[in-house]
Amino acid sequence: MHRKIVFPRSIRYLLAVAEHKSFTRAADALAVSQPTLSQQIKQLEESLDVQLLDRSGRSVRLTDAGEVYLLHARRALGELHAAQRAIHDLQDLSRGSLRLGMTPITDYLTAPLLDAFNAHYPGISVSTLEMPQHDIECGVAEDRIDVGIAFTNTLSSMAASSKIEAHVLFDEALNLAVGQGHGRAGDRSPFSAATLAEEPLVLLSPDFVLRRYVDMYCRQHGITPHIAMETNSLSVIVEIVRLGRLATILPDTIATAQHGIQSIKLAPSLPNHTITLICRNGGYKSPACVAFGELAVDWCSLRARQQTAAVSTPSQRRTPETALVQR
Amino acid sequence: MHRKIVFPRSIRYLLAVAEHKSFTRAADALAVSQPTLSQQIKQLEESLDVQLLDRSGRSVRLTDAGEVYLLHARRALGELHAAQRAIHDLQDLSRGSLRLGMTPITDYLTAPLLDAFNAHYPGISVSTLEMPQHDIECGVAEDRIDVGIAFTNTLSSMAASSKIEAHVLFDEALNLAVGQGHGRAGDRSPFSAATLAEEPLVLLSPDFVLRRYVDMYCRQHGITPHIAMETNSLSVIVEIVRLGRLATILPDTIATAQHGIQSIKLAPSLPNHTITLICRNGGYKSPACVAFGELAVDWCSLRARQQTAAVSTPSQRRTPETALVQR
DNA sequence: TAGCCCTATAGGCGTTCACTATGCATCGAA
DNA sequence: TTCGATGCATAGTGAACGCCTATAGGGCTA
Repeated sequence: MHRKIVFPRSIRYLLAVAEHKSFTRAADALAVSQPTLSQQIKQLEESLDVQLLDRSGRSVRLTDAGEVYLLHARRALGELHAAQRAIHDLQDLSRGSLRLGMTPITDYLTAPLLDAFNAHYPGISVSTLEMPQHDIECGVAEDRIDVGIAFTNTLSSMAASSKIEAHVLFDEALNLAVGQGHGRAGDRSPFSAATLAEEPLVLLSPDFVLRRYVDMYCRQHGITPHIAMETNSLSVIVEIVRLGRLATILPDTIATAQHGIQSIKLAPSLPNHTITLICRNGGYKSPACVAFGELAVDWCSLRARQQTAAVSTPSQRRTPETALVQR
Repeated sequence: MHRKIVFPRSIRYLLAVAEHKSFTRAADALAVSQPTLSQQIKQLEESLDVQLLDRSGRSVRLTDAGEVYLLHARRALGELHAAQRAIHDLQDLSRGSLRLGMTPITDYLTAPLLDAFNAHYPGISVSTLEMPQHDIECGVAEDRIDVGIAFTNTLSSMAASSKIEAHVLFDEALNLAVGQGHGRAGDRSPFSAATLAEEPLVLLSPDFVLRRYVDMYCRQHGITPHIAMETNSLSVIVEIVRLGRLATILPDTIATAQHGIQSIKLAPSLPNHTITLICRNGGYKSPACVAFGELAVDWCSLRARQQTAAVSTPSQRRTPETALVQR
């Protein structure tokens, strides 16, 4: 492999001759023969149709044209050096960018992951875009986004075409979430489907996947939920629930992460849903993208270990999960 | 001769591929085969140890590294283009510089020449340095100055060594100069050497060549000049003479160019002295230097014509003989 | 003027570049 | 799924270029 930067030989030689003010010494420094320099520089002069060096005197010196040419040549060389450094930075993950697509709910779940990523690679600018799952898949396939985080592992038809690949990060229980002032607060026993039907709920709009999960659950168990309120904003739901009058169904992690909200298991439980990482299959992955994938895996395994540890003492909170990953 | 700019093939190829988003089309545009591009770009990628192009999809696209590399590469290429333009400007004499050395008296004589040069080539910055003749010769030989204008054609020993060459621009009569209020003002008849001895004079200091001419003249004719004042400033002499009490000996051109001063011939006359252009022999001459030499010749021949036309008495002038320096 | 230092030129050799032919993967259509 | 079309990668050969040694020529110094 060349350690040398890609740059015209003739100009490099000219630089050396100008520096040493001598063909012979420059040839020594460059570890080439002196005639080689004469030849190369002559060619450069011919291609520019101008005399760059004045060889008449005792020592070689630059002509006016040589002076001005070298000024620019040095800058050009500097640019290519800068290019190499920039690339190196990119490889080092000390710079770069990551375009991340996620469904509207997953951002609550992966905010700690994003935070950890930024803490590790502060030079990489992350831009997150909320979009439906289908857009995520298309965006990844067409390289409009580098990586996506979606709410389900049931990929659309496009996924089959092996253009994208999906990795399950973790899966998540869907529980009833109530505020501390709610009548069910403090219930230890699981919530039955029948009881759920009587409970006034605040739910996401029907176009959200999570809502569709809930609807499917109710249909399967022959109940009609009492929907007191619908919204397309997760934060509205969280605040309403926190006030204590209405309940909702939320991923366990979101519910327990919020102050003043507690999570109550359902029986029978809703099917777990998965948080999935989506990226291109086979194509080029930027270093930042690779790093994000690796960090995500590490973060999830750490998260799993913490969760197992916490379950043994079932009453309380989970520790904040900032998985640290070494490069 | 190459019309193409000197720049690495591999980078040029990369630019083309990035532009056309296709190896095949880029190869067409570059008039090379497609495998050549594959090969060259692969080598570039290997030398940078990074993937620059993502060939996985339908169309070739740049990776992050390729994007950032191309940004710098374009700038580098732009610099080399700028270099070529700058050199072209230099050849065009729309830019450049000229270092001119002259003895303290010749500046009076060549000021119109300098003015004409600047009028023709306003982009060339001229720096004039006053220095003794010896320094001019050394300066030209050692390339500290591009061209010198001296007061005499008797070159020092250094001139013999063929490192410098001298061209006579014109020669100049040395006459008595008096103010209009001077007792001799209006004299038509030549001034004899004997009369000169009685005349109170203001002269240059003995270290000036002009002064040495005068001293030699006096010695040759056995007279002792009445030196009322000595100075090393030509402008002081001019002003003193203008006041009318003292006379001096000046090149005819200087005397007649000054308002309130008239020139009176001497009989026998002082030997004419020559205004000489000095430049390097054999070595590189900058375009600006060559242009100055050519303009000097033109200017002198024009000057000669004007002078011949002005002076009806044909005894006076001789033609300017200046061999022109070939490139 | 003789000798030394430095650059230019000549001719042979090896690497690199570019070409043709072919292989392999992807994409679109039957 | 299969087939043809498209597009990049690979192999192998010929030409061009870069680099070498040897030598010539020119300027500077003793």
